[in-house]
Amino acid sequence: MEIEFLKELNESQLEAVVNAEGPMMVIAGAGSGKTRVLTYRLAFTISQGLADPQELLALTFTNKAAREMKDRIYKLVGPEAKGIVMGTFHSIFARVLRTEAERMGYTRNFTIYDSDDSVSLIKILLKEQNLDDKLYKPRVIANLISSNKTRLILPAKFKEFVKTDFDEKAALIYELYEKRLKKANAMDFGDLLMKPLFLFHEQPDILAKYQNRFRFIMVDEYQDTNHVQYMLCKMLAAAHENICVVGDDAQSIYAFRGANIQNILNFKKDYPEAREVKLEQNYRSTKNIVDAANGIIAKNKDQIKKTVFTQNESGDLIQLLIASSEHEEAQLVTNSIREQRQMKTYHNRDFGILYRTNAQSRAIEDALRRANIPYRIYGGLSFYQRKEIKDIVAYLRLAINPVDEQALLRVINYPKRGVGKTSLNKMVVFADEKNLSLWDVFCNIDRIGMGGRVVTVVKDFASMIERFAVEAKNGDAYEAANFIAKESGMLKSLHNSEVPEDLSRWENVQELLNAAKEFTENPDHVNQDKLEHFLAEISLFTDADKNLDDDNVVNLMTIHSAKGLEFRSVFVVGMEEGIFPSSMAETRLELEEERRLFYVAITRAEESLTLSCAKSRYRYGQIQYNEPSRFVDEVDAKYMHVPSRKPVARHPLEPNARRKPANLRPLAETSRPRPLAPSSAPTALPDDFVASDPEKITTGMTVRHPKFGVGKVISMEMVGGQQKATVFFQGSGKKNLLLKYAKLMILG
DNA sequence: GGCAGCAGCCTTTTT
DNA sequence: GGCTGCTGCC
Repeated sequence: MEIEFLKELNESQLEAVVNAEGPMMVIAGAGSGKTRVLTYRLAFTISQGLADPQELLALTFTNKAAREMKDRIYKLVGPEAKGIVMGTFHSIFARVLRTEAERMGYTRNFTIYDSDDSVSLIKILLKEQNLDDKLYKPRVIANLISSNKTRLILPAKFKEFVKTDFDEKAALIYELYEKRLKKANAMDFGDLLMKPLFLFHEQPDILAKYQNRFRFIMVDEYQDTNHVQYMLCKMLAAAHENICVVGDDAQSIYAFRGANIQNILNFKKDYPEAREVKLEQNYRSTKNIVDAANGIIAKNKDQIKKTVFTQNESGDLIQLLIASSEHEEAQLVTNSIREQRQMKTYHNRDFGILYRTNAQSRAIEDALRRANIPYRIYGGLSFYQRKEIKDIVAYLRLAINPVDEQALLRVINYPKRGVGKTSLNKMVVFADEKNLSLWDVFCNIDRIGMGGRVVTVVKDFASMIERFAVEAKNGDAYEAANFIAKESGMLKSLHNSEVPEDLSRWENVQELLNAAKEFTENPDHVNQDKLEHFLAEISLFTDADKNLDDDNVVNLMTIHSAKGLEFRSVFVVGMEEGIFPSSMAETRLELEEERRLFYVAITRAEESLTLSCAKSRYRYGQIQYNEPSRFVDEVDAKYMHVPSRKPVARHPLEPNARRKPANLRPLAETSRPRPLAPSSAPTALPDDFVASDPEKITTGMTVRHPKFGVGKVISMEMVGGQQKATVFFQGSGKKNLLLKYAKLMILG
């Protein structure tokens, strides 16, 4: 059968698409049409009659990636595409767990605890064990538990490896944590992968069922899989060996959270017969960008050999901007955006500004706001991590699974009901002693000898939750959520509040209700439109799943969240030692990951790439002086344009700099001129300034600082392994300076 | 029980 | 510098 859509593929893409059976690894360079291959391959498999759509399993890392792929397959093969089982590892295996819940001692309405729930449960456990949370940091223990789960280590096994006192206590907490989750009919993120794996291992009939169900398996972003994900793929594929993994070792940037780059490097060891296809033609970027990126990644030792090339034109040189401070850097970026918009008719949405850490966005935001350039930040605090959303979601969770302890603790006294720490503590302890859930205690509150007022309040609360449960059973997701938001008193409490932020909190709750409405009305969710279905979906939803392109705005995000995206013009800001590469990266392996991150950053650019750095920036409230990043030097000079140092003037179109005619502005505004932004003129080092050796500086010395002038060292101390000096400057007062960064000249 | 004020935190984070 | 969460006071 001749298939029309195959004509659109190049030779290696075609090879990857038409060899649908047997194991295959596709190494897909940046911009080489990876998603196209994945979607065409799935479409091909269906249209050739090799498999029914529901026998295809496609695993991705974001819901968004799954959704996009599904849309594209729909366009190729039509409604049949809907049958393909496609989703994130976590959502697919959560579904498996709900189906098999009874065989594991859970019920199918179990709650999914997010990382915050895990941490706060650990805090409770530490308190119950009388362990100091300064010594045993809840977050550290949470990470330890989570990494044990990805490595399939249960508490009993973990105990065998205990060496230190810390390990011993951590093992105890891990064990109690597991019991407590179980009692709350809850699973954490780690469980969603670990539990199915143990289930498959212990109950071969269940494994066989899924092996036969999913005869064809495809895995996207394979370089980012961790051990448990790897094992799940391997087990599921064992019967038919129709497994196709797609990835790019050069873009592996999640090793820090357990991704194992060896999974892709060793694929051929697991499947010696595997076909290997390399997609090496880049369709995204200009030749300069592709070549520069190749030059960078070549400096890494661990990688699969490949030659990414392009037939695109050379394009512009990479620009380098050097600023004196992060404010000037932001100003230069803003100026450049305006220039590019005029010269190249780019729109705001064509720009991506990428940084290593979220904290760097602030200076950029300020500059864009002053220049009236609309922008949007991706990542940071996600919608679902906001207090008010967690509060309303806690109520929804209780309606579905009332023994959910974390949800219970969250809202028992919100809105205020007068159930304080003391009475709550009493109930938690009682529950623990009698091995009951907190909800059981609530339901039997008059039998445990609590004060009269609390008894009434808890009784009312419990019967309210029971009404919510009834509503969740009878109504659809929207009806139930709406009912709960009103009846819980949450909406009223936010609405009547004097606190100004509560207005936007109220709006956020409304937004969640809108989401419930959309969910309910979505034709794909017919017969699946209950609150429990909605909740199951949003528990695994994050901001990364939001769509990008709706508005014409400049996009700001970390490099990590930019993976998979592309922009006509990309800025990579903060190209400084200590920022990028991060000062945390010390070993060769860590440095190589930073370099892969840089590779990801520059390969997001289609036509224009600008790198920028600042000589100084504020960090943790202190001024820091950074050298330009080694990665800048690693860009071959022939691809880059380095500026001759010219004074930076405020852009002539800058609103603050240009006086609009008074009659175009409302009177109130003319009468109250906005203060000019602080000058961003560079503070050049004085000619006679020579920084002294930091080791020679001692208390009592008179020193000179390029910016703050002459001052006296009042004290010295070690902070985090770094020499810190407190200096009193005549002009600027007391400053704390890290000697490693602050350039000081000894005067006497 | 509630709030103010302060100490300690601070890389990235698809789930 | 900015946020979170805890302590201690009323």
